[in-house]
Amino acid sequence: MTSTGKEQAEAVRARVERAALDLFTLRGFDAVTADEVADAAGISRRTFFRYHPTKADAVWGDFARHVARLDRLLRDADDSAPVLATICRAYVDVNDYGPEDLPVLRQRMRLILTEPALQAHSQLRYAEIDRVVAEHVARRTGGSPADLLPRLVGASTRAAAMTAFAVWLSENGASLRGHLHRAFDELTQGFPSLSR
Amino acid sequence: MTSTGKEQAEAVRARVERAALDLFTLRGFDAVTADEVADAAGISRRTFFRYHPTKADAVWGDFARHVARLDRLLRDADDSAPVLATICRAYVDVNDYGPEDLPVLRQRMRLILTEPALQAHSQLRYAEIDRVVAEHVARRTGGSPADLLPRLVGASTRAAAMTAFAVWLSENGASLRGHLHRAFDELTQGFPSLSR
DNA sequence: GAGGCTAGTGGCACCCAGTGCCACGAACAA
DNA sequence: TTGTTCGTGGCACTGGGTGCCACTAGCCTC
Repeated sequence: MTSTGKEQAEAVRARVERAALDLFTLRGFDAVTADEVADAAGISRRTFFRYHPTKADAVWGDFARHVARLDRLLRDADDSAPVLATICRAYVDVNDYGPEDLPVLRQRMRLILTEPALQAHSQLRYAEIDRVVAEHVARRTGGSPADLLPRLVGASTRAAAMTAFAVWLSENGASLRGHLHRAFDELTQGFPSLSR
Repeated sequence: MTSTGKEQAEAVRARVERAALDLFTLRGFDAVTADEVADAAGISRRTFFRYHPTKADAVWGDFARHVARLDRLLRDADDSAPVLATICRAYVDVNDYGPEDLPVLRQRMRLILTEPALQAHSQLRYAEIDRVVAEHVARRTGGSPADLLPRLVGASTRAAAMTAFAVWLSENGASLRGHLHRAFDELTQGFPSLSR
């Protein structure tokens, strides 16, 4: 046998995501219809929407697994380190891509950060991240994830991470880790560069 | 004459927004069609989309003016105060509603923060705020709005403000200003409550 | 090997958001 | 009175997303 059903499905999923990324990059997210992505991936429009509940989701890939990894990293982290250092480290680890994956990552993030429809959709993803981080903070501080502090840390660290991504995208030089650390350092130290 | 065209248009706009807020609150954003909002406001579906480019926009009201006010406040602010204090004050001033406006504000923010479609749409609005704040930071620090620091300050202060809103919504007690100040204090001082 | 069960797929029809086009009517100007 | 302009509504169309059903490939059981 050359392929089981599961392997088949994974191959199809990969084809869909590549087709989506390439077509959206080439012609813009809104100008490409779901039909065209499906055709390019060799499946029907109906099946396309079975793989991805939304056109936008085709860009994000297996994002749920990234969130799960972030969650795992935070749960397994050493509690002796400062909370923000733990979160920073988790963000860096989750986004530790090999050089061969960087082009796809750039392509994906460029779309997410520049296409309005994807920018909007991203908020729903960010909310999942924020929740995971807020829960970690609540565990560490003994409060509720619904309190101000956990929520604030979740939202602002995510803002820092996304800012690092955006700057990494626009500059063709420094590493993503470097930007992440710079952003988290500013946040952790109360923005010393603002020269208060 | 009882009303000029402009006054007429403002009255229609107000009716549309009230109808939208009430229907969305009552039955959920997705379950209400644009036709129904239009009918409730006494206009046609086609005209509804002339007043608001998107169903989601009907919830936001005159948001552009809020952004413009924030921009004005930041431009007119005293440069001797710390940057973050200036931004905090601007946020507080922009959101300084009278007691009679609080119910509508709650209704609006509850929708925006809980309905997924509106949550997604909100990112596009946040981007405008982030830009204005980042430009202010760039002016104060002499850098470019595209640099890491201005972007980071824009994104994280907005995160702080929205977190304050969310907590204010879920708790029926403290004032919005109070939550805003608590959030900005944490952010400004490097999250002292995390007891590093 | 025949018959049944299951899961993935595609086609079809439908709902709804959003848009371009045009026709109509009211207000206003000449 | 005759244009002209502008706001409105109707109509048709595109495209995202969904429910339903039929088909088929595998696979299990006898």
